[in-house]
Amino acid sequence: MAHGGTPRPMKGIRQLAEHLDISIGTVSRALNGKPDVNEETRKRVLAAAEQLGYVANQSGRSLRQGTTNVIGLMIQSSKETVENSDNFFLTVTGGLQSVFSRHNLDLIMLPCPNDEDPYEYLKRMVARRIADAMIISETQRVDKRFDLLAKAKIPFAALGRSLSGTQHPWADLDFDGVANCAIDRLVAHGHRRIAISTPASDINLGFVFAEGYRRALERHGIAYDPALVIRAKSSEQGGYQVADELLRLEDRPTAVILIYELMAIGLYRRMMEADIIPGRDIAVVGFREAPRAKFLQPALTCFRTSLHDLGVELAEILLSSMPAYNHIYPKTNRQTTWPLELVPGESDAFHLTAAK
Amino acid sequence: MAHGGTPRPMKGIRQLAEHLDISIGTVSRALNGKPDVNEETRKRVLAAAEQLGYVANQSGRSLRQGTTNVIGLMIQSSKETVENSDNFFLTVTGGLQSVFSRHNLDLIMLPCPNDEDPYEYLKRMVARRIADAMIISETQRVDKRFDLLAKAKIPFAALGRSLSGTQHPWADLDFDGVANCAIDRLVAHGHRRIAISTPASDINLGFVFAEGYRRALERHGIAYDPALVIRAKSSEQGGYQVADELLRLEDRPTAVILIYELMAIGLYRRMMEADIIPGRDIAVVGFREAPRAKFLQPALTCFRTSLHDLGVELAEILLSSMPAYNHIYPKTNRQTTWPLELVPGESDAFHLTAAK
DNA sequence: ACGCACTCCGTAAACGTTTACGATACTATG
DNA sequence: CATAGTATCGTAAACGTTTACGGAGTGCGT
Repeated sequence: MAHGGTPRPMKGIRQLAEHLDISIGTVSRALNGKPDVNEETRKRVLAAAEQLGYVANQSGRSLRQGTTNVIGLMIQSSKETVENSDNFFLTVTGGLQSVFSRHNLDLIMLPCPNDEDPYEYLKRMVARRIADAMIISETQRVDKRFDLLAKAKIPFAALGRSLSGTQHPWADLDFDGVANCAIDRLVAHGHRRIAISTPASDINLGFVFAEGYRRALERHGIAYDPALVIRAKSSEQGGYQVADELLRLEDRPTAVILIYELMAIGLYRRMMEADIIPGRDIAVVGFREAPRAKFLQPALTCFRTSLHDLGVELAEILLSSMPAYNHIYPKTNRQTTWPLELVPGESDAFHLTAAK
Repeated sequence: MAHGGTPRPMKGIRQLAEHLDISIGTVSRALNGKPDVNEETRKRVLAAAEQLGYVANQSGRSLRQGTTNVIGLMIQSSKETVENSDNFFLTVTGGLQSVFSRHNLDLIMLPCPNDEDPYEYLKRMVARRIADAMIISETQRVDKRFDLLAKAKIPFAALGRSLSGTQHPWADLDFDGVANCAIDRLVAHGHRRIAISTPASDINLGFVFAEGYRRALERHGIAYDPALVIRAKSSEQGGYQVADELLRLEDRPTAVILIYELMAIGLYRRMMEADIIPGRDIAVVGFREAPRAKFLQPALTCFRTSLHDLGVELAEILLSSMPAYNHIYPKTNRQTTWPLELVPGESDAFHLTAAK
């Protein structure tokens, strides 16, 4: 006899079962949508669970069925990332969740501490079986994490492409496309000496961008000059530094492509200091459109994309590589480059007439 | 006899035990630093665990001892947050982790999906017992989450103070101090009509800031004018809107204090459009120093603080309210306002001579 | 009346760990 | 030598679920 007590916090499935005068097995089956349970009792169970606020204990569940219903997103909160990502991760996360939530999967973010090796951190998380699948980001040129996850047989996908030989799912921004588009545009405006920036750290996207740049130049029959590839931190300060190095060159480039939107701020400042005006004396093309670079005068030419949709794509790619969800997202191609769209500004809107 | 096989992934403590010819109880005790185990065998166990890469399964462990060794940080990735937080959370997270890691606690971030009610989301996470303790942020004026966590007897702390009657641990920026300092400074420069911005959403910090503003005015014997408290979104666009509204006022203020650094960008732009120059025609004081507002000309007067250290403080406050760690961090005061330091710029560096 | 298929539900065994308890061997003490 | 105490370890019972298995009841055809 239920005494209609106030809805106190549930202790476990056992209590819920005896509240209903049903065996715990039936309760479990009812909650999990198993077929062999009367539709009538299922309703009763669901109602009681709702009323008493019962939710299955995650530890018990995952211990039994070996699955956590959790997807982990590992992020490195290195100083550089924190200062420059411009909420990159939070935006992508929104897209990821919109897919995962459809399957009752919860996304958790796993921030690797600054003072811990990302590999060791991931190893710990994997061994603890804290998540069913992983998304990793900021992949390095040689990244042991791929092997780690593969050996542990944990499905994973990377935010950012792989350059090592290992074949695995990823989604990444189309650096190639950006480099091509930017260079096409600059060349059409008469530029021949075009510099680019590339990150100081050993991160994949730097190589990809530089490679796209090299090939685009080749396509236009322009010689590749290593002096024009400038390594700098991906920050406002880095942009300042890039400008500084450009000004030091004896044979100055007439255009520069930045790999981080933020850099434009510092670059503008340094250029202004030297009385060189972007869009008049030098052409500047930024990478990703960002709210914080919108104020720049003259307006920065850059590229726009939906990071939310990139997240959606990445989530689907990941699920398609998980046996339990493969039939829902039967992707054949699990490696995607995500397009960006040119947003023309004024920072490169001038034609080169004579040399120099 | 161990055959010196390759270190394959461990199946469980059982395998590790029979590898060592020891009972699983002893292995567990050895790994967990229990006293009643021979120092010699402990070394053997630790060595074998290291070599075979054994890490205790989290589900089994938490099921048994009812603890997860995980601290959850709930964040709402609402559009507004994403665009404006300027990596606020990632920075605070660094501070949090530096404390937690000392106690083998892992921090995970729980991003509440946009389309889910934060209360329901937290309820789910709590019921699943995914973490031992919680940190919540963006607390509302009336926030049911406090009661939820209290009833569930889950230790928690808030990033951002509480305004409801409930007594609970929090750490927050010193909005009062900022309002006081800003107004003192402005009044010293001769200003009497001073406007402030406050968030459009029902978030606590808005009320705190407005209240500090009101009291500071009172202290200087300046009448409070509700028309000078302008609600706007905490973004660049919001700043533009604030400027717009200020310009519309018949009796224009001579100074304005912004609650988000980003707003300064939009405000500057709108002011410039109206040929009103910050630092000459109107005094502008920003709130938190931010890399992305550094470029502003004239330089924005604002306030600096270490979000990392705020995270450290918050972590210690949380731990002090957890029975297991209380003896390590015996805090008496679990509600802290975190100081900010004035960074004088040019945006308010003029003295008012005559009225208007 | 009998067997069979089907629906629904209870029972109990897992999942991997920690830990209370008791057992054993050894040492010190009387 | 008997006894108590100590150090070390093995045993088994939990923790809260899910799920394979089997049993009870029902309906139906022969």
